[in-house]
Amino acid sequence: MYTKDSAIQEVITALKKAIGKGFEVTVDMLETPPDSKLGDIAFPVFELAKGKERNPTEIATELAAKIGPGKYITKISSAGPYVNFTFALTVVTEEVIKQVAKMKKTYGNSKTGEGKNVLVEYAQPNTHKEFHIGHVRNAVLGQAVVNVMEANGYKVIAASYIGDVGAHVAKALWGLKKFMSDEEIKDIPKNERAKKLGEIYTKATQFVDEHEKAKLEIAEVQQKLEAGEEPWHKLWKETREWSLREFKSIFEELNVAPDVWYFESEVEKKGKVLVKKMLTKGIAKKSEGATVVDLADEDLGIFLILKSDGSSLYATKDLALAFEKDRKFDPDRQIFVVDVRQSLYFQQLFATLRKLEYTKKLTHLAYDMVNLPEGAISSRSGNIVRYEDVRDAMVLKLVEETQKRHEDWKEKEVTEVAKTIALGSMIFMMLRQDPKSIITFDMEEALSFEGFTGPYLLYTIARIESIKKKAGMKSKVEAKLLTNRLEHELIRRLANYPDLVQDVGAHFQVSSIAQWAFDTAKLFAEYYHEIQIIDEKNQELTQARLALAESVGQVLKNSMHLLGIDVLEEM
RNA sequence: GCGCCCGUAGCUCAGUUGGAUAGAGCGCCAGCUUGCGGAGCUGGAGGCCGUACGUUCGAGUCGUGCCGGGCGCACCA
Repeated sequence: MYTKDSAIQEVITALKKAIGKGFEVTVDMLETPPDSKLGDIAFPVFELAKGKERNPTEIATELAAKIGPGKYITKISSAGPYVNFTFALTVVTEEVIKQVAKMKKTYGNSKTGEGKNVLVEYAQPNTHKEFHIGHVRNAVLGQAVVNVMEANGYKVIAASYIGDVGAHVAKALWGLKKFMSDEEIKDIPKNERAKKLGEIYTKATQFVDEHEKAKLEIAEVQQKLEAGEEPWHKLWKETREWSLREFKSIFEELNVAPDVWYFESEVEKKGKVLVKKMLTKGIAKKSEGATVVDLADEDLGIFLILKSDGSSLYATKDLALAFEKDRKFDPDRQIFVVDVRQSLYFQQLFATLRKLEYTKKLTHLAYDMVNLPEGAISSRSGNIVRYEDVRDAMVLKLVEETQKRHEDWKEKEVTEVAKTIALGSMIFMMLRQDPKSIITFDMEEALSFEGFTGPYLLYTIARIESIKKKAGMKSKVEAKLLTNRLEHELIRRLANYPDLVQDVGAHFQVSSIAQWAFDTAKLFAEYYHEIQIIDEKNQELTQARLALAESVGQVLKNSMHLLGIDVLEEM
């Protein structure tokens, strides 16, 4: 049990005793006071005062007087309508630091999800299109959700789902043949192939807008592709690999690690079979030549599941895929990390799955878009910022910065560190904001590494590592010596961390981990400037402070790990 | 037209699920390095929390109207 939980138990027991029968004190009635000067756990008495015709402030005063100190709580006081409990600092400090030291990477983990099996679908880019910063948000958010759920004891299947067929593929391939000769295609440098596909896609889209006829040609290509006709099939197979190879290396960089890869091309046929079955069962019907599911009775309108020309849609494949996943992994719950614009679509999909007697829990984890200052990202119009361009710009700037700081480092070392910082910076940028809010991506801001950024966190962690090295001695928990105000604050934050992990595991507001980490790092920076950790004249004190610094470093690392950010010993 | 989301400091965003004096980053101004890493720290200026009612002990948070913005609503993905 975590120290905070023990303290809470103590508080609840004491409150129960003081209040007597007729009122049930529960864990969620307790809060954290806004300022640690007030205390570490607060009990607002409003609820309790409701039945009685008495002033809440009086009741709080009375309660505070009735309760005496315990093992974890030393001071009980009232402030207005609140009863505040202050940690017995020595006990709590010692226990927290020891627990962090013992649990290390697992500090913060819980068993809430034990025995439960969850499948998270995320990282669903389309082949033949650019991988842009919007995709980064999706992949990185999904991975963070996976990480947090695993930390909470769930068995998680992380599933990527790649859009490797459909109209966009036909368009890209048509464009490739239209705008380039076979020779030119062959001569595209290996590392530019994926990029070229994206460019061609945009060019083709613009061409179609001006030439009606092209539309027909592309539709023809799509039908030939679905029928497996050459030379299109061969070209598809080859170019698909171009994109996939790129995705794999991007995922690896971003610490996005799916356990399974699904492809639209693999579920397309199954989807069409399922649609046929739905027609005979009467769940679906024909309408204007297309196949639809009528969800009007659920206020969800009409759900289109097959085009009138018999070719497939997202829905065709998603229906089949849900059952595929179920057959293979038997998850208790499926979570879909997809942008908010698909909300209605997912409601329709889930309602249809229920009609097909799929009974397990389905969740659409909606996040909002990444916009550019010029407006929405659009592969169609070419208004995009490619992931790799951002990364390269960041790395370039960070190489320069790192070189300045470490003139003795070898080039390889500099590049590697710069890259880690760049990726950490990008991931942090995508996760620091609430998933439900729009991110306006500003290149200039992305290239600033001060303040509420990934590098700030990495810097704090590296600094702690540096102190440890410099001290040249082992830490030793001596809680009695850690009585500084900031030490108390830091301990309090560490004690709260497990709660946070559990909360995010339930609600997926990943950004609060980033926020927690930043606030904690900031607090440590303040501490660092106010107090000399290494005190040459006082070894005991140094060891005690080192123990605290180590704990802070460890838990910061843990929080970064949940976000999928690699940390550095030096930077 | 119907539905969903948003409006908090000049800009970008938090705000403990209705609680204590509304916070942070950037930017701006003034400082800090012969002391563990200055990607840092300290201080300052900057707010009718879009607006009007309502719900109650208490509203940035909940409800309704209005204003302003974004997104979605059948063959795109």
